[in-house]
Amino acid sequence: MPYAEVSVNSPAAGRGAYSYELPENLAVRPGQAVLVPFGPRILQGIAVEVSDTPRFDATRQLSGVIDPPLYLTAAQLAAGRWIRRHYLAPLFPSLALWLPPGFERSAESVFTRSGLDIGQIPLSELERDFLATLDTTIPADQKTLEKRFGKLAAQKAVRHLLGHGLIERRYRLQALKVKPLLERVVHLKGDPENALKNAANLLKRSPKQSAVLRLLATSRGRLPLAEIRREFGDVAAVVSALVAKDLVHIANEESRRNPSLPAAVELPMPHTLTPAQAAAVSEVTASVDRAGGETFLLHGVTGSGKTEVYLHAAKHTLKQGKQVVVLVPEISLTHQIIERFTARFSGRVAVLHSKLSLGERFDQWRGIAEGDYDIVIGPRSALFAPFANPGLIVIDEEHEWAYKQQDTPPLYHAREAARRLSLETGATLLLGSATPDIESYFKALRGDYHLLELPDRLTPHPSAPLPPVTLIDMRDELKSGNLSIFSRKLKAEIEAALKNGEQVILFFNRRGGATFIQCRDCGEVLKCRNCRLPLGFHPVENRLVCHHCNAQYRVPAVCPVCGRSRIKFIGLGTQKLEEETKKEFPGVKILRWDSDAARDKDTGYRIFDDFRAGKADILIGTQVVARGLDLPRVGLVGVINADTALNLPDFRAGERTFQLLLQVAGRAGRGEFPGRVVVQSYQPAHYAITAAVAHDYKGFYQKELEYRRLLGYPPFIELAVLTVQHPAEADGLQIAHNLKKKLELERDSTGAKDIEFIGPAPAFVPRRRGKYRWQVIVKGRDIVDFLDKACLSSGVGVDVDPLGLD
DNA sequence: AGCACGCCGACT
DNA sequence: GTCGGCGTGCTC
Repeated sequence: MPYAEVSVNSPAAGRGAYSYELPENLAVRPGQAVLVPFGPRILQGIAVEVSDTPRFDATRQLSGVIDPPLYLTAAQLAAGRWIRRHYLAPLFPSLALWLPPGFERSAESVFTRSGLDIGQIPLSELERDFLATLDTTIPADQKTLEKRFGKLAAQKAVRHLLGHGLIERRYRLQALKVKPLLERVVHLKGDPENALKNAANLLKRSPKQSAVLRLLATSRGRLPLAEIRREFGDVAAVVSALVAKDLVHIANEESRRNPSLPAAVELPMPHTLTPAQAAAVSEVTASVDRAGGETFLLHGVTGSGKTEVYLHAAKHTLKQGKQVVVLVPEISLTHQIIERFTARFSGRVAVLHSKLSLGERFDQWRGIAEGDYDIVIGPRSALFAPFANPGLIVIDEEHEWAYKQQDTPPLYHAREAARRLSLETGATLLLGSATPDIESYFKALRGDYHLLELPDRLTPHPSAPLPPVTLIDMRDELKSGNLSIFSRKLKAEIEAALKNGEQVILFFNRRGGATFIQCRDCGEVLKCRNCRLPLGFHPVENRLVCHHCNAQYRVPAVCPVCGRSRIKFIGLGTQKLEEETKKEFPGVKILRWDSDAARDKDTGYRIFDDFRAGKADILIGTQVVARGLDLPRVGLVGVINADTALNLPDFRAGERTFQLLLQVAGRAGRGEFPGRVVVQSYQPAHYAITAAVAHDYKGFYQKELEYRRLLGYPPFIELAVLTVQHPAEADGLQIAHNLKKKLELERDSTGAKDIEFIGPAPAFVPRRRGKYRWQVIVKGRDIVDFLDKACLSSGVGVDVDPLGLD
């Protein structure tokens, strides 16, 4: 008798699958969406395997298959199982990445009144009321009852009444969240010539009916009612008259909700490729033809025309009858790249991201599954578009942190998930960046990836070099009495640029906020003596804490390096910067774009479009302005605070700073004006800053790799962060200690001696939703294997390959 | 996530 | 003595 191993949609199902017996005559394929009993409920599941022997002896019977039928492909199943294992995540959410939007439905409780008489059972007034609202046959759902009686009161009443057998509980799946959109479509009866004849006859007495008939005749006999209404206003009576005359009929048909895509723009440059671009394209297209799941790292300086390589590679892939996935780091950047893709591949581009309504996402997904589109563009979740035969996966700005899923398991990195998917499907993976992730470049040099280089910048003046960068030592400014946010050089440059009619970007590095402490005289940032990572400030206890090892320090009155007392908590916001800028440059139009504004996609577009249209002279922004924006009128870029990100308690701080500086510098001089960049810093000697100023990626890479090697960080070692949460601070710490001890014992008994545990220390966000959070860092080789076998208790959060150690 | 089972303080 | 609080354990 056949059995299915099923991944069940329940938080309780955990990391494994459950065995179910297949009912007779029911065929189930691996990857198929099914329904299974789980405890008292019937839940959704995915059959991951079908075999003749169950993994568990006491099996229940599978309830049925989900209708309409839905299948994950073998490649999706395999990649999903890889995600489960590598990120130590529950199985169902790892597979559910590929399910259509709105598919997942949990079970809800419904209640009916039993036949039992109240008799002598003591009931409160509320409970009698509650009982009176229940029917003996029509079930009432818990949500509605909770809304009516209050959540706690309803739950209490349910317990009590159930206990006395006065009510019965059953479970059912939640209502469908999204359905295909139906629209009313008017169809002509008979052929168009006949309709035109009828229209002529009706012209005198019923001109409106005549017009509608004529419109239908010229629209291949079929038009949605909404479109007729758009043309003629309210035509309900007219159409029903035509129905009465049996000239037309109305049918409900499935339609699609179409998200409004940005209009296609003309490409600013001719489609001819530079030799470097052409070489990259030919290597990638050859790999698409081989379909061997190869990975390319396209290292191209900002403005070197990486997108053009993507477009040519995509064109080739489509010609082979395969599909293309293009990932961008965040939604605000989909806009610009969609413009360019729709210009080349009109009507074939789908977009998938969370800012679309559920209905729109559902219809885009269906359109992709049914083959209406063959390119999808979106943030990391777009990787899971239901393409039957993907040939190319592009990840633009592959170094961006947004590709790592935070908060909800599986905590996957889209780059690594894409790598897996490409190996399973044979699709070529193309990673593009001006500042590749250290680990990606390391893999490329090692030969895991093919390295492609675009060393030259494309601008209207082809020989234009990368913008020259001036580095300002802000300690000198302080010494000479300039306490302003702007150095004298930056102020002068801004004035000159404005006078010249150029636009200016002022980049402000927000990350870090007021969480570190710096001496205003020598620039020293206070660090942990053990870990050399910057200390965080805990205002409640007025102490400095290392988030890495939990060492605590008093706040010093004088700088430990220079002995002077101008120690400051660094904190400056974009609003403050905007005020200061207004003060320094009165009458100049300023726009501010920070992550608050970027959260709302429309505001982001508007600020960007307004600035591109020249409605302001200065754009002040955080990380978002550093991203791949094309702003041809920008000559000058000023970096207000280059080093704040260096002071985060994070081993990737240097990489992050370097990437940001190069990216933001790349915004200068993309069009009519030669670019210049002014970088202000308190730590101008740091290699991340000196390398960025020299546009020297390889120099930075070598220094950073050396640092990682010395301190034992990726790519030389694997990392994971375990998080324990508890309402009581001390209890949480105790649990984390016990966890560490248990893992150390396990390590010693299994001989996995290359693994060490650091902490517990408070998490970077030490308290969330009323719970204290403690972290244990796991460092070493084959840690996934080790942690997989260690079977951590379900309350422990695991983040494999964390972005940073905060 | 729920829900069951199971052991200790405010009430009849 | 009981009702009911929420601390562990289970779901093929």
